[in-house]
Amino acid sequence: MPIRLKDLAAELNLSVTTVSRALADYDDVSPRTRQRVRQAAEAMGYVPDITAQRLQGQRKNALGFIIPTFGPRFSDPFFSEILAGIGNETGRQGYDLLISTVAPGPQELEVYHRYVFGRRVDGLLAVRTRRQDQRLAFLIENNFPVVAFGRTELPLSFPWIDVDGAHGLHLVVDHLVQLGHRRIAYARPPEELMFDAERWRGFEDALAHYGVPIVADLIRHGDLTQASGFRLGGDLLDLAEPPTAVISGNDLMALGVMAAAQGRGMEVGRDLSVIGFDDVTSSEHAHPPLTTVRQPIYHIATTITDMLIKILKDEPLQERQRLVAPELVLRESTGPLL
Amino acid sequence: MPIRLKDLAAELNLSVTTVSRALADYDDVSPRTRQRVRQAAEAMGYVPDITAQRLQGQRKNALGFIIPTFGPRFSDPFFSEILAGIGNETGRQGYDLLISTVAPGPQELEVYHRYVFGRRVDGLLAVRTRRQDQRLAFLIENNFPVVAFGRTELPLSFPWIDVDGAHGLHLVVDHLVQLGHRRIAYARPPEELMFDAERWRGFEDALAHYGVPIVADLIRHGDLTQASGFRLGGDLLDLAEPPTAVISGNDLMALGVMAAAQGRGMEVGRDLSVIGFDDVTSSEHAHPPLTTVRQPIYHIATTITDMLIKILKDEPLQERQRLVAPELVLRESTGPLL
DNA sequence: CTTGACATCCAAAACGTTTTGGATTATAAT
DNA sequence: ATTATAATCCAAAACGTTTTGGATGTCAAG
Repeated sequence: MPIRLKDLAAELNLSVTTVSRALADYDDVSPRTRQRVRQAAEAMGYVPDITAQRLQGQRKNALGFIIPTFGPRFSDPFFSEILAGIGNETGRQGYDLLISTVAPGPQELEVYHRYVFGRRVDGLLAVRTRRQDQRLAFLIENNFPVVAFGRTELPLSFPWIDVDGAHGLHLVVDHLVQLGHRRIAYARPPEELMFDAERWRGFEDALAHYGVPIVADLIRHGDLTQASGFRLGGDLLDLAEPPTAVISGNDLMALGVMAAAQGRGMEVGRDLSVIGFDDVTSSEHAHPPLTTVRQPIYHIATTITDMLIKILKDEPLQERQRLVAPELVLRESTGPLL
Repeated sequence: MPIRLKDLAAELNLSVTTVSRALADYDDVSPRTRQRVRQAAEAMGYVPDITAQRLQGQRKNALGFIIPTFGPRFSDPFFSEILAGIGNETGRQGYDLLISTVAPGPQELEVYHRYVFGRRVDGLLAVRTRRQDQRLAFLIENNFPVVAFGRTELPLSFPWIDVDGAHGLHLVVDHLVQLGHRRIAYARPPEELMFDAERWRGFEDALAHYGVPIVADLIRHGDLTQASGFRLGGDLLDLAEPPTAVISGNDLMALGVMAAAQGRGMEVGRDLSVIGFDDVTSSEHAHPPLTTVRQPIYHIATTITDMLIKILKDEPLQERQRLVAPELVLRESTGPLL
């Protein structure tokens, strides 16, 4: 049986009130008593019952993160990094982290509903925002604290951090065009995702700037898995007029595209240029090492977590919304057009 | 302001007790009343306050999973699959899932302490068990419900599922020896992990069975990251007498080994055989597709979750401990010795 | 010796549920 | 008309904290 406040109180011949206040460092308890209470609490191994604390106060001291998983097995290093960032930061600041995994769709909103109305957490983190993001609409409509990695097309005001995808695609196209490529394929992210919109804008702009035509056949949507990249890459390479360079929605798809090319006997970086997005940890030690656009995923994850906690504590934010510029990481999967 | 039971009661001219019991389907409330209560609850959007429910009952209806992350950024598809399994199963059964990320070590035990004595969850899931697993020792000593993926060397009795690593390495060695390999390197998992012990036993047995010597120089410990595989692979291949086959502690390391070999101009599957362990989703679409030992990670994750929930509900378990046989998946990263 | 001013302590209420142990009313059996 | 029985309802306690609003005692100033 765990130790309760009243056990401590009985042991020390004090009231529950005084014990509680002693532990909370109120100044209406004498130093001597405070000391005695502290020692007894330590000795008897007292740990407050968090549930009771939560019922009493308004705070749950807990954050929620609902992972949009596509399919039962998901294996996306993007989420691993996000989770590590959120997990470490919540832990560091003494918050609990509540997780759910659910596929996008109507069921997903039910989970948000449960979190919000079941008063399980003080705030939520959202990632992989969508053009029409019903999750954000729901949360904001209900005045529920949220910070997002990503924006949305809906006319909603909320705190976020996002990576400038348009800029990212400018960097990519600059690089490829400089290498001489003009038949550039783009294995796009799913079109419902907001970052697809931004990146597409950058892609169109950049190609227009160089006067390179967009070939409809070279533009496909994938689902951000390696399998999808592999399939799309194969399709593109089997075209009568295949591309000389492939841009991918993320590193995982890029890795799939590389495997497809290599499976056809091509040397990536020479016969085909492949470029990713994210710079997940495995990209550096792939073969060839992947040229990609780095977004500081881990850092963004810790930052949105910290922002959310600041909001919950009514502390001021330095910036409510921030667009960070990604960085092109040149490695060996891209090379000059032969 | 959310709706409370007492708001419903006031609206319906009933007592809080009756409303509560109506919603919980007790048979001492008339069908007519039950109906009225249900409708009102629906109409007014009543959602019970989970914190109050938790304080009242003993149950938290929540499970905990403390992810042992090595380094701030972790990116291990193994954990992604585990998490997907645990997340989906807890969600399916109406449980909450509480996550922490913490590096193995003394801090880690503090987190376990917080979970157990802070009464945040009803039970915990443990993975990547260690030979001397202090986490399990702590939990069992405190009679806290736990189900593990993996065993331990400590003399503790607890429910687990494990993959028969010794058998797995027998499969691997059989395969390689049949292909003619005798200089077999082994990029081992960290030695504190229990599954390293089991697999090593299988490795030694199998080599002895075929009369193949163990070359000390070809045996190294890695940390299960792709970077580690890359480094170890490079070291092994730069040896005066390099191996002709490399067994890896997991797929990620195997991918790193492949990249190291390819970076040295070798063709994996011909000049060097590489074999992994896990069969994570990306292994199939690597180049070459990775020969590996499949463990049903996702399925194991859902099963240990279900076992834990059964234990919490005092339902009988079919098996308290189960050893599952892994399966060799032949792909193209292994080939006959030239 | 009284009066404030402090310092120190505590009883009771509150948070929102569920459970306990009846109370009340209607119905059926004598 | 009683009395048992069943059906339906509810007041109060309980879960373990924190907060509110004093109560008590001590000491210095008047």
